Amino acid sequence: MEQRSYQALKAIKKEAGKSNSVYMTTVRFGQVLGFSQQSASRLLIELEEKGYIRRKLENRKQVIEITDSGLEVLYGELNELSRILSQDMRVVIEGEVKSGLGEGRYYVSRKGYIVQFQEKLGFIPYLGTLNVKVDPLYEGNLRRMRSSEGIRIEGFKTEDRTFGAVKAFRARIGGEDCAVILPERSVYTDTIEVISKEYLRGKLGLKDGSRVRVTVDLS
Amino acid sequence: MEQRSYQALKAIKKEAGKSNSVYMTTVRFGQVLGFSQQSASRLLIELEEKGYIRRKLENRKQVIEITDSGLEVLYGELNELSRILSQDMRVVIEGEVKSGLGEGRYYVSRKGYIVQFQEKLGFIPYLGTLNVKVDPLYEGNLRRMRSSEGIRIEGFKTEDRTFGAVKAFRARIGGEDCAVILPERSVYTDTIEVISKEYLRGKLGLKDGSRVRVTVDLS
DNA sequence: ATTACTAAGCAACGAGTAG
DNA sequence: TCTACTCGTTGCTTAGTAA
Repeated sequence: MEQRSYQALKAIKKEAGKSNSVYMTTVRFGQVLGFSQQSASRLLIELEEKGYIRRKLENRKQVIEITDSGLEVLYGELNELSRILSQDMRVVIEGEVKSGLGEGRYYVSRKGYIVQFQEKLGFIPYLGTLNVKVDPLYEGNLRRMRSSEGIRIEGFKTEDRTFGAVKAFRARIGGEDCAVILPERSVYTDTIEVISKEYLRGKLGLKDGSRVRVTVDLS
Repeated sequence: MEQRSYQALKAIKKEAGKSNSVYMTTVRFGQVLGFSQQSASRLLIELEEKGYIRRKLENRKQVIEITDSGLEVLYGELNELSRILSQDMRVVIEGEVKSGLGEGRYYVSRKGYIVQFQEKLGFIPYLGTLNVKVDPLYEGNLRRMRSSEGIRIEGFKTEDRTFGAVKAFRARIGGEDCAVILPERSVYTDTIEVISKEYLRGKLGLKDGSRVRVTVDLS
């Protein structure tokens, strides 16, 4: 990540707190970063062009909002620094089991994915996914996941269509080994898909609305 | 923390891994940072002047070693970023109980400290400290503590001498509330001092060599 | 080979100011 | 007030080169 953006985003997030958006003048932004108003203004324009922030200019005042992709920069840095400093790279995510529309089953049944699951994760998954709607409290940890590389599962083509690359993370749920699957290119939903050798709903006695805790390994 | 040093130290630590020192030419250092050999050289000189690294120039080659104060920059950034991103600011430290030389008892008995413990931590400590020699595995977490602000306990003067400022962290040990005390200015020993309302050795049945786990709150 | 000095080029910064 | 443009200046970066 290039450095200027990281510093600027960090300062904005610091001011914004949990909400991800904050009213801030260019003068104040400059003060926070130790820059002049002019440089602060230029920097904000750059951040906006890069898609890291959005601004609403309301009667000449501005509300700065960090975008998902801006947050990805911050969580990415956190991941990198944590790894360099040998911190624990496990992250807990809690949420509620919910029903998907069967696409999960469709995707994990594709042979192109299955062979890679076997090869890279060491198991052939039960042909279906457990959908977990992540509790808002764990949003940050979900973002850490999305900002991580994970284990790359290559995309492939069939006669009909192409299947995109996804990334997998080794994880544990209710004492069972599993993996969490995300699209390679970040999609900012609050739902994750868990695969496992076992039929998790059966094995763990889960039904829609059950609360689960998934411990994900980012390393 | 100023930015150039942070980036550079991060790159060095990444190369060095757990050992904190690495053989690296200025050309390679430049490549890693996306700079020329010349800039890399200048940067290393700056880092050395600031005391963040040490270099041994052996027959024109150099081994770069990150100093404690260099690591403090990195762990400080980790703390700051973690706080901004609302990460869990608790850190676990394990180690062995060992005997001090009684200085702990002497210090915590000073009235100037005691009134502040009561005021800022909410308890008057048992007049002695539990010394814990931190397991090397938890060195990183100890560094995170030292790089944190903590709860400031002001220094003071008596007729005889001056007592320096220290910082305290709320913590838990064996189900008991406690606090970990560090000198305000970092001293890089592997031993921490735990204070508590209770006589911990008695209450938890500890003796020299007992393994303990302390959960420290950095926030 | 290596590090690091010097000089020149260039990007980033802030003062002034318009809208 | 506010943001953001222009432009002169500062200071960082690199090429060249010494040791």
